[in-house]
Amino acid sequence: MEIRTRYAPSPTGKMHVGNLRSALYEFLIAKHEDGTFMLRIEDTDQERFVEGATEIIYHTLEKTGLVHDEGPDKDGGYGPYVQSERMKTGIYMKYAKQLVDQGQAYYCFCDKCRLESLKKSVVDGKEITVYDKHCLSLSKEEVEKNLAEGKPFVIRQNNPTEGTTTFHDELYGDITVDNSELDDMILIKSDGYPTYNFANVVDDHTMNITHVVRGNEYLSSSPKYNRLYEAFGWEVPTYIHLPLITDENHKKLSKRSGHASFEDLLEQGFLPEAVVNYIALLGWSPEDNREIFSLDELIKEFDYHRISKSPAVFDIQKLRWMNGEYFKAMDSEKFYELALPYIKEVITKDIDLKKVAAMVQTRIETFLDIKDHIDFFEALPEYDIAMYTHKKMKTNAETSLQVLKDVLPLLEKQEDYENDALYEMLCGYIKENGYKNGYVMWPIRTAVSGKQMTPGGATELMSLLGKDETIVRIKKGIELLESAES
RNA sequence: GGCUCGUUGGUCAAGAGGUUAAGACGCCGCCCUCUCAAGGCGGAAUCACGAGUUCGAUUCUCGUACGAGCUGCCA
Repeated sequence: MEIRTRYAPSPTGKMHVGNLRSALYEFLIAKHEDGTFMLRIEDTDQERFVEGATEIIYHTLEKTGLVHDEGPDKDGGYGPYVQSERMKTGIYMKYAKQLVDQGQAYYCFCDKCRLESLKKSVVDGKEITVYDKHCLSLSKEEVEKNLAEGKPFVIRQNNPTEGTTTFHDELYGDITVDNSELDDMILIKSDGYPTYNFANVVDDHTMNITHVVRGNEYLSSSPKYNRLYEAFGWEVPTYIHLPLITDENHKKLSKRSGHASFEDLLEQGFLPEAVVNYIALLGWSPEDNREIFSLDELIKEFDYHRISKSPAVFDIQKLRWMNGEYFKAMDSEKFYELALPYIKEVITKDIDLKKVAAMVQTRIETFLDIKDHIDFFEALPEYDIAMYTHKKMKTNAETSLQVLKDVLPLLEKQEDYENDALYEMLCGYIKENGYKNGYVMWPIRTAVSGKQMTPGGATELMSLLGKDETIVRIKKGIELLESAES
């Protein structure tokens, strides 16, 4: 049988990594078996609807490659299914009324006032947590009369109060609850829209969803959904509930945490592929020890039975590492292309940006790291001459001054400023004097960059900076050291 | 509070009765080195607790603790 899954977000804002992971797993479960993946926008809550949220979802899925393969025609492709659109066909009301006719659901005219006071009331020392079926006892005539009068109503599920209900989850196994715990949840709201609880079941069935994959938060309400399937006589789908993703404090990710949404991560300089790869491993692991997976490789390897049950902490540190791995593995041409905007933000000078990109490629974890590595190319920063002192290199202000003075005429004489030529020339000087490499290179690199660390060695930097700028900076270094001496 | 679920190093995790309890991130050290990275090598660090079952429990059962989710005319 073909596997059919769906990603069913509500358009209420940005897409969190938790949402994205649900989409990813739903996609992978279907694609692993060559199945069908769908997108269904659950916009039945008119109040929470956020303008543009559907577009965000759409673009996020596009960027991550989680493309759905069924839906209403749109621009020569498939649009998403949208519940508010489906509602116009009267589908949800039709099915709700069917349940009313079967006695599995009923009209309820209770106002919010009564519901609230009900919640506060205490029976036998226990708080009431489920609706008291007050309107179930209404006669058919009373219901008709209320409806004719245009009284606002909802339709509620009619759950039994005795016995138990069991449902099966592929990961969590059988879960049984007392029916007395089952609230007569609302199926149709007073504004005519279905609730998630109802629309979800109706849509999953009518769209022939075989595997209902969703967050763990639905685990405890799933028995109620099962009763709905049974009331309709529909086949219950395979359930796969996913463990939560939390922040470092083991709390559910919140929009305020800043790095939680996919868009934020892109802004923080992460690559979509790396994010997808990382979150795939948040709650799932392959049989071997592999960690780097393309989407296609994930499709091939993904076995949902290996999804874990316990929540996972979103570790930005490991994401950073993984992102860096993607940079390192990336074709240098492609990296150059992607990094260019970030480089140009810092460097306006006419220097070989391709080489700058190459220097930085193995040294960064996110695009945002680029800036700190290369800012000195643009302008020599103010620096402290204490930087000339390096224990291991056996350098200090005095030795540095001498080296810089020695080396200045050599650099002025030097015509070829290619890296290799510079290195060869300096090695000659080093050898002649019996110095260690670092003894000479450290002061030069310091003078030329004004930084403690740089994305390349002294000669590489000089080669990029060019002769003129190099001379200027070396002279500046000598000047600084001399003025400190006196 | 009630219900449901979960618990292997700081984090992601493998292991499903007998293992020196993998691997990765991070951390620390060493090597390499014209700095920093990268790369190589090594190190510290884990089965929440208590009973049971068993010749033997990280692995099975039950409790406890802790954590999380649900308890909306939100999804």
